[in-house]
Amino acid sequence: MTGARPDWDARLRSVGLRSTAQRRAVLQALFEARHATVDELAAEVQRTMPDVSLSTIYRTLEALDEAGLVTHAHLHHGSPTYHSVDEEPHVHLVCTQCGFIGQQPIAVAASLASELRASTGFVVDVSHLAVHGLCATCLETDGARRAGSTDAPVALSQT
Amino acid sequence: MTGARPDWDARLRSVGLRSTAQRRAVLQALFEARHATVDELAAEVQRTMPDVSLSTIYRTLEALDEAGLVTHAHLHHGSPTYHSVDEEPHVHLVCTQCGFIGQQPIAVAASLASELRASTGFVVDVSHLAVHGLCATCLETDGARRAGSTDAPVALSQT
DNA sequence: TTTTGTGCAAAGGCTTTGCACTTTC
DNA sequence: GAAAGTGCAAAGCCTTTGCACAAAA
Repeated sequence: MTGARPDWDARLRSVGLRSTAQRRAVLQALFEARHATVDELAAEVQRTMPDVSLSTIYRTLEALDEAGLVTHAHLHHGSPTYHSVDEEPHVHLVCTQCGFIGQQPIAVAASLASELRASTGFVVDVSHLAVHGLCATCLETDGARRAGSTDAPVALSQT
Repeated sequence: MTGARPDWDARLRSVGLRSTAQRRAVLQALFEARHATVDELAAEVQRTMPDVSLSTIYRTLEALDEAGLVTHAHLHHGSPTYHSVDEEPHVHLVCTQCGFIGQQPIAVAASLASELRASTGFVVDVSHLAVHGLCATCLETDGARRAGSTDAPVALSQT
């Protein structure tokens, strides 16, 4: 679980932030979790540093985000989900039924991006992209429950 | 501004909801606004019906959403943006810099949807899709400020 | 008349903020 | 030693909930 660990210390300094134990812990926790919400990160960090306050987590993530050391996307209703920039940039898949979160290389959004770029001049921030829908598992369940039709469910569902 | 007005009364009944002045007002306001957040809708509705409470707006939107008379997408941090289902289903473009919200026919996401479907079995809810990035205007401003390079900015920005 | 919806006000949950103290540089 | 960061607790926001009253069917 504790694989290769980037040099957070250097990273922090390189963007002009001070290297503190709390910040390194947040970066490391996020690195391991790949993506996590504020409370998930708080729980993880506090496992080893119980005294880190929630407000520090919030302020840290804000600072790291602004500095470009982490990113976030809005996968759920209330709170943003952060992820390490060390990961391959990716698109998020969010199952609206079971909450499953998947990832896909940004290549899947390449045509979307280029099309939008061409037609409207809009430049997509692909790594921020959250795609909602139904995962294969939920789809299967639904399909089985809903009809006798062999397998393929209807595409482009609408919530 | 008050163009053709769908028969909200009938719509509400058809989904088993009672037709109240408040609900019709919310539907009408959303129909005119095309998309709006809770507070925007509240403001609009209260312009003509000052006594409608915020909690009614919340409960109404929840009921309408569940009934399929409105939809929502998460375009901003905190709150969902609702939109009328009378509109053509569309993808939302959200400029992370100026807040501009644009729309595009869901066709632009067709290849994304089919690709995801094929590779992972995930079925995208296209009308729920929020694409973040930079609009042409902000891009131009940035580009001009940032460099002397002729025009085209780099694609796939990362916040 | 019964059932559903609304208003008001209070309760809740998550996030932000102020301030004194601690740590980094 | 100065500047930046942290902890704690209080303040703020937005959203939900309980309950009595009003409106719809």
